[in-house]
Amino acid sequence: MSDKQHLYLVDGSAYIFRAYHRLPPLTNPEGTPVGAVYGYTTMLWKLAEELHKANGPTHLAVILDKASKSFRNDIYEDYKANRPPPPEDLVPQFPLIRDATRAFSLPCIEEEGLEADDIIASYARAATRKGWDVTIVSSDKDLMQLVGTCAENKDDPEFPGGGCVDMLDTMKNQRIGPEEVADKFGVPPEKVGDVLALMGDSVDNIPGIFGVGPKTATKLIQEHGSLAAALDAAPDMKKSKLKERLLEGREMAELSRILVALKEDAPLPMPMEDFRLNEIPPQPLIDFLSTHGFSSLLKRVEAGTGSPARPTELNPAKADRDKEAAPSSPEGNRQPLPDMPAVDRSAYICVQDEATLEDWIARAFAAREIAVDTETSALDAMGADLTGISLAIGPNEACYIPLGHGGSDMFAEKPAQVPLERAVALLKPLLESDAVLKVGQNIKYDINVLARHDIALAPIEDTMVLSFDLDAGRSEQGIGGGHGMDELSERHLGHTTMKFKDVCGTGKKAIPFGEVPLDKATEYAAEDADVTWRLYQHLRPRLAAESGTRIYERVDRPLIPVVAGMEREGIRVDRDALARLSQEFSERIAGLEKDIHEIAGEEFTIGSPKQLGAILFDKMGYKGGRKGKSGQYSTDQAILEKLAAQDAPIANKVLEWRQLAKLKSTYTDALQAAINPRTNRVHTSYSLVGAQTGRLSSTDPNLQNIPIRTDIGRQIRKAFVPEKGNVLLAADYSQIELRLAAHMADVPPLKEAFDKGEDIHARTAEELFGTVDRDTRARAKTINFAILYGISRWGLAGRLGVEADEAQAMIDRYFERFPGIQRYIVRTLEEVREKGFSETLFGRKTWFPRIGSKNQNERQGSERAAINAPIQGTCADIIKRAMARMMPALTEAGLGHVRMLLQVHDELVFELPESDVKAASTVIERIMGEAALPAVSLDVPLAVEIGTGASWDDAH
DNA sequence: TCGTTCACG
DNA sequence: GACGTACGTGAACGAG
Repeated sequence: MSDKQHLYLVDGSAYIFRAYHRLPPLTNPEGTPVGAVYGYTTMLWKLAEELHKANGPTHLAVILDKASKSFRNDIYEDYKANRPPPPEDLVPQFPLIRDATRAFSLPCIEEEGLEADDIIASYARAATRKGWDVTIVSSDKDLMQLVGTCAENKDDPEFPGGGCVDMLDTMKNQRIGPEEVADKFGVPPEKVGDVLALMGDSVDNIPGIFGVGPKTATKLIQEHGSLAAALDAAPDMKKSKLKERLLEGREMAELSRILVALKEDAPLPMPMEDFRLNEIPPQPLIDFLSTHGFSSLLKRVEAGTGSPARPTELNPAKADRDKEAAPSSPEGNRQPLPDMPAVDRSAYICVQDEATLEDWIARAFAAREIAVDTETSALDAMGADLTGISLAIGPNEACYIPLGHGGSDMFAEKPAQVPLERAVALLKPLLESDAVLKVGQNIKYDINVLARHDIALAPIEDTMVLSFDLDAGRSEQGIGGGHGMDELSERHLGHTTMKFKDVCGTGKKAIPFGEVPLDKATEYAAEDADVTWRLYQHLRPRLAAESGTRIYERVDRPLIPVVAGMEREGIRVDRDALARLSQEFSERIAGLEKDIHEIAGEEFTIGSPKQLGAILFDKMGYKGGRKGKSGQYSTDQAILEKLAAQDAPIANKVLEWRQLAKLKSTYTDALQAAINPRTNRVHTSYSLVGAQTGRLSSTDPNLQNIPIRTDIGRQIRKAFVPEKGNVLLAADYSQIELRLAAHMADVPPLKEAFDKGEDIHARTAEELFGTVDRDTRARAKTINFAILYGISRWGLAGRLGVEADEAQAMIDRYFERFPGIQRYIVRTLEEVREKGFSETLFGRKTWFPRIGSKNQNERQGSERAAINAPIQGTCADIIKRAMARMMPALTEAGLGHVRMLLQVHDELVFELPESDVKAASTVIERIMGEAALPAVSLDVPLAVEIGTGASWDDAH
């Protein structure tokens, strides 16, 4: 063996992320998640075993990221700003990485202000300069810049041979040398930095050049030789998108080049000679492995099969820094509102006695406008218990009233609190007083919590709904659709709120809010009320200024208590019927599975599109082609149906298997689990801000997608039943979106057909094709829907199974027969481009910030959505208006006991005594049919179809 | 977490 | 120059 030294540099931080996603979520005997640590440990093990082997390590060190900020943030403050926080069950594993490294008696290097990549680069350079070889254990593309022979040393007699750098991906067990890098990037390693600078990196938030991806970046560097040359050549390129982008993005690319460059001259925290890898002392390793229950590795140590050992001293000073606090999130630096002091959590009061509570109630009455927030033991308003209430009456004037704190530890003393009953009795007049406005963030939740204590919270305002009515579509999608309090606070107040998880923890270690110490609970809860109060002051004036008053006051705000009531009602489901279905589906699934495996000739996971694709197209040789950027075969319904038509018996079996598996997991199993034990009914939760168009959405469980289109699926609908003596009544708007399109786009022939109660698709077929038969009617129906969704010739062609030319001809014909439709589309798009938003007949706005995007896909997607939004949104407005008026109208007719249970976009479901069906139907039909009036007078009638029965299915 | 698939309007 | 192509949702699952 030669004397050549070989330094292994392990990129520990990057490794653990990959290990986390690759390995199952193991926990150690104490319940701490250790899956990623296990992966890391086995990797070190493997590397240690390589000692003494040819090309194995003589020296080894683990390099870790110290903190999230580095010198790159000084150059570009948004560097890594897009990084999502690490998963919660990974966080506790970070310190364990150091424990594991120490258990192997290996050095662990980390340095403030430097990323692991920079430390690795600096060691690699220093080592190659001495003629050592270096292997970087990582698969990070940034590090690929370092791969290769260190040319500068090659001819230097002092360092015979020069040092080589390669990389090792231990997960794929793959060496990455210059050729592999060239394969991946199309350029040699020393030019990888130029390519990276052009393409950017969304995860690290390296800007790169917009619209330039890996392919284009590679091509540019190949052609011009370097980033600088490519940028210099831009002015002489022929006119193209790319040229514009290069000219526009020059600065960003140059900045990116600096960001992706690795720092190769950082001071080395420890001489690399100290990284010498020796036999590993067994005891620390044994201790570590047994603590975490890694028994198979433990056995191998004890059997003496693994013991390289001790390098130099560890770095004991670093151990103390393990528990470094997470870096605080970047403070939003927007101005606070004028005349409002900054949020000061120390000003909040914890109310623990009656006298103080009475004082706050008196002040709240005087304030006339207060924010209210309830804290509960869990997230589900129907199942959770009240833990406390906070009130805010002005900026920093907020209190928290604990009502259910302590109690889980029976030996600990409960904190002093006003007894729940007493507090509720004192607060009720305030919370129900017409003279005091109660503002909440998602106040529907608080309404439902308080309703269980016989408090009818009113009158109300909701900052979440306000934000939605002003800004729907403006922000990125996310939890709360961009209307969550933390986001709103950041955006409008420039204030970073305390996060629930910082107070209660997350995952297994999470504690209920009632176990949070009162000082901390007060800071958190009172801040929520304070921030809500401030947001209201900020958002409410915008309503009038931005013409949002109409939709908020006339449609959305009145709906809040109505939807809250529907959620509290819930709907009964027949548990036994669902259990029988689950059983039946299980058996049929098992049978199909057997058949499918038999036909395939092997066992595989049918639910894995990847495996299924491999079986169908690789093994069995059916034609079907690749699809999607993942390079995976598509196996969706349309493809399988094509295969079935090609006489592939396996396809039908898979289709049936899919259907049954879906129905079982999503419906028959899940719905049984969703039955509330207190009420014995299923209570969905509606989101008022869930869909950008103004529709509601339904979650936990979603009751807006219960099957209806197939017989087997309808079995599930049969399990939705009334209480004994009652029936379910379903009232549907018939063809409401087409009716609205006919009105809004002014299409006389369609309006006339609706007026006369004709079959609208038949009428369309008549207009388009001159004849009506099954085929032309079906085509006309498809086209009608295509219009509502923003048509494209390719989309229509795909649906109709014709060529794009033919589809285009039909579209042309449609526009010719119904010129109003084309005018509507043009007008709508012009308006959206000009103003940035679309509007419904009732003034609901939906913003389309990407309508002017340079990205064709993005832009056209926005255009289609913008064509659809006014129609879908107007439909949502209309049924919302009907819902808000429904119970008062029924009550006036002496039918106050009729219960409105569900909304499914164009349908309302009620439960009522059979004897009231006739009277109630009259009221329901009238309220729904007249819902647009008096604000809007439609040119088409709104037809309502009503059915009743002993189940939701029977009601259709 | 992401992509795929599929349930609904 | 290729790609993916109808609008709006939510849930489950496999894979990395």
